[in-house]
Amino acid sequence: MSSVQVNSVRMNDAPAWLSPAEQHAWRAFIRLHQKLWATLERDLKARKLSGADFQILVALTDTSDGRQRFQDLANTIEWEQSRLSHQIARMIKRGLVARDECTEDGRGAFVAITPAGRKAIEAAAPHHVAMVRRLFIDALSPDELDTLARLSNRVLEQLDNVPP
Amino acid sequence: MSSVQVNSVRMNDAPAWLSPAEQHAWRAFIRLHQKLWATLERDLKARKLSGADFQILVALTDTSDGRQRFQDLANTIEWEQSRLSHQIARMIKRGLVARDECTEDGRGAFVAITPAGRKAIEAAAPHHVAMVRRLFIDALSPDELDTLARLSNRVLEQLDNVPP
DNA sequence: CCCAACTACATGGCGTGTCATCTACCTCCA
DNA sequence: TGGAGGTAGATGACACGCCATGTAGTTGGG
Repeated sequence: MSSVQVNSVRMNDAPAWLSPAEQHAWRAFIRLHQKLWATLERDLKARKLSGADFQILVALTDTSDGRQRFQDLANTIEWEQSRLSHQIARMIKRGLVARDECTEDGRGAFVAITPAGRKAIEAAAPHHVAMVRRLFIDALSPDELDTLARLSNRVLEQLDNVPP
Repeated sequence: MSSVQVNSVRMNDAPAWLSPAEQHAWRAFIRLHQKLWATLERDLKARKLSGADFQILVALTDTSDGRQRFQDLANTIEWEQSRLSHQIARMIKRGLVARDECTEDGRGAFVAITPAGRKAIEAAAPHHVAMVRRLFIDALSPDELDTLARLSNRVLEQLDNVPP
């Protein structure tokens, strides 16, 4: 969490913090993501969509009929069910999506993109993609991009193996 | 924001989304950070501190007298002033920090770590550092860590140059 | 057929973050 | 010296995310 040296805390069996090189890498990685993400969020918000909205709308756009069951949608975008439920409730209020009851299963429901939702994502997506290019992709060569992907995936594997 | 292909949206002057390789790198980078951050947050919360608490307490611990002006603290950790104000208000309620009035400037105030705050950070920090090691540092070789830092800093520069 | 266990989604509470706005105080110059 | 304008921080409204819990509807074994 922190990007600052903890001087006053020590352990017995391991270095209390990180070596300068380790700390440098850790800080750079964290700062990069936070600034990048914040910039993209602000940019989207200026077009009246949050990152969360965007993700939902893209996922719905990617289905043939523009709708998906809550569970499936939650799995697609790797969200907790309650997070999705809250988010969809907010988006329904704003008319971006609608809730379709499910006839086969009385408990279930579909989330369906509305025409307004489609209009919103179509208005925001090109600019957003251009931003991702400008801020991230264009800063690195194809080789470097590959390297970054490889390293990221390596750490992701570590995460899957460790997480008690 | 999204990690899903936008099939139905096109631009005239640029690819509508990212090439497979670009998308792969972008997705991996985003997913890594989100999972890593979420894991660390959950781990800290189990010890009754949020990432935000942790960052504040570390920054205060790093000063000689355990206190700092709001502005200075905000600059140190790169937060907006109002975010800091809200956060400190919450931490005061929990007794982790205190507000010291500033005699030289009647508007200003210091945030000061309390004994309880010190106890909390000292209890949490070693475990947290160990987690950062386990989840992130140990997944990569020193060379790879350097590479990651270099690439991160490159993108950060791009961010500083572009942001309008 | 019936009810217990399970599933799908909703909801409330709380901590968090942003933006816009407010208040108190300070500075500096006419 | 007396405002005008700037600065330090607080606050209210709202969106977001997590956890725990609630409520329908469904299913399967007896």
